[in-house]
Amino acid sequence: MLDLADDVLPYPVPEADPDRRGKPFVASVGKCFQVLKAFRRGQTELRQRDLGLSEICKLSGLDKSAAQRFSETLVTLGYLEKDPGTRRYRPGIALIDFYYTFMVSHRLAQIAMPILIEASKVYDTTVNLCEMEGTDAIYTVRIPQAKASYGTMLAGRRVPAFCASPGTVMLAHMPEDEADAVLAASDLRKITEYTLTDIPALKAQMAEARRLGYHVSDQQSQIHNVSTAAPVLRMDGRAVAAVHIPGYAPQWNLESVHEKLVPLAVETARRISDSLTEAL
Amino acid sequence: MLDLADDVLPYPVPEADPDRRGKPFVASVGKCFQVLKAFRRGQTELRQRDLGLSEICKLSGLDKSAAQRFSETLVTLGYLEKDPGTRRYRPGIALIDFYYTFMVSHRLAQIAMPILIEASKVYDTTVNLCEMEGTDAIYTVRIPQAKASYGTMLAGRRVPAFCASPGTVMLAHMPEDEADAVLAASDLRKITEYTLTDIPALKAQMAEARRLGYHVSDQQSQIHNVSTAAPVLRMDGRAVAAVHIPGYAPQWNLESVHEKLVPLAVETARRISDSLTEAL
DNA sequence: AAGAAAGTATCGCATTGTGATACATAGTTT
DNA sequence: AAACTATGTATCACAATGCGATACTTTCTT
Repeated sequence: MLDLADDVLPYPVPEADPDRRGKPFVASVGKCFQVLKAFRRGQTELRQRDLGLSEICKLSGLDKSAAQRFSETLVTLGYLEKDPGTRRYRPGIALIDFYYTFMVSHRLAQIAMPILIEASKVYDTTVNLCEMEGTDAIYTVRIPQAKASYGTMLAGRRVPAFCASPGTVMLAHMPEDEADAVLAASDLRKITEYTLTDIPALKAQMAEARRLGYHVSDQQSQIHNVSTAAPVLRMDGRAVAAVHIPGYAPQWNLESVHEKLVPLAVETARRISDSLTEAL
Repeated sequence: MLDLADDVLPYPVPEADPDRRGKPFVASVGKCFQVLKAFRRGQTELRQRDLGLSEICKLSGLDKSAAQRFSETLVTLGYLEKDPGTRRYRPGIALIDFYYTFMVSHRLAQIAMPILIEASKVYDTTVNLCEMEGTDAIYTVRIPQAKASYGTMLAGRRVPAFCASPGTVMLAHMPEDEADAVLAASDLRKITEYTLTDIPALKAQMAEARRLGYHVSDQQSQIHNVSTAAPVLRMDGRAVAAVHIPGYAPQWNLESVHEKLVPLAVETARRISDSLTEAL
């Protein structure tokens, strides 16, 4: 079994961030979200949906009493379910509510959605919209295709910005100091053998992406996967998102991606950028 | 301005549910979710994304101090954002994480997704998967089409089970006492002029749905909208979900829906049911 | 400029969450 | 089947922590 007890990130306390020093903070709330986050870690690190109490302890960094209290609280509220037989907890369907709450008021997604759907039909490919959060690119809108894998269809997936094309392209169209800060805060670890991990090389890549207005990543975050991204720009030139079109082998290769998917991604991103400024 | 102060539902406390009486419960956690829920109410009732502190008070039922404490806590944790100019709060992108956490481990969605995508291509229609939660049907998977409205594309939307075809068909394939309990707990209010609201009529409709294996609702939850639903069944015959295909006017009418969308919905639901039992 | 409304900060009190401990149950090994 | 271990549940005295009335500040309205 993996050793999980160690590197549990505590929840962000106001003291950590100079901007938020002195702001009121309810520790219990932070802890309850540690429990919810434990389930995400559970998926990726233990490959299991249902977690027992002691697993929640390890993954959340809470002691047994606290884990119990918060888990039961979340069950009462409907955000966790508890299997009466196994006494294990799992994510509850009510968690979807928050997705809706966020998305229904998200103008960018609203504008982008029909444009992305149309784009997906051109070559019958998956088309995604990504946005930055911290050091990650988060997929917020995904138009799936039947042959793709399930994980590829889900919104909410996070990928480190430095090693995937949507991240590169967003970092490239961002004030340089901010981009540097993201790189500095990133955990620069090789995901595949082709992942770039040194800052100068990454910055060169970003400069290239800025010059071209798109970026094609060749197996940097997923092996045998060539993916394209183009930035969605605000009027001031800052990227607010990226259109991402993955080209899976063997159907797509570097050449065919450049010929077909790159123009599609660039054009789609441009259309979204235009609608965005019009909608202002 | 609307009067919101009154009917704020308090969070579910353990005392309310006999099953959960005596379970540990952290009130602060309940309150923080009241704040998040306030934003969903804000969308529907005030039609605005950003909420000021006093609006959060009214919508959440918390006093000013509490609203401030929890709102600021949620900002620190990243689940709310605060506009420095307007001092108003809005849902934060990190809320998407919980959607991912739930969906990535949701076997039903994983199985259903490719089947739903294929179905959506037959007549180029939206195809949805619904599941029950309390008295609502929640859309968990939606395959969107470009011409549909944005709200129609988002997972997480809730519709009262009694007045929409996915709900009818799920209630119909459920132990009768459970279905009765749902109806009893439902707020039987007319959504459109065609909404059925008396229990005997609803139960007759459910019996009919059980007999046919599908249900077509004619303008009961949305005017000029004829929608079809068919149940996804577990081996024991209980509905775990419903496939829902809306047919929007003027493209679709009662006749064409019966001729084309009904067989598609039934077949799609059957395929999912089959895959579900195989995957066991 | 005055007034109202919304947002922010303060602080003493006691409610509420805390976590060590003990108990119960499930799963495993001898 | 008994003994053991791991895991989950219940208890409870303490005080830390969240509470919310109040006062202050800022912004918007009249």
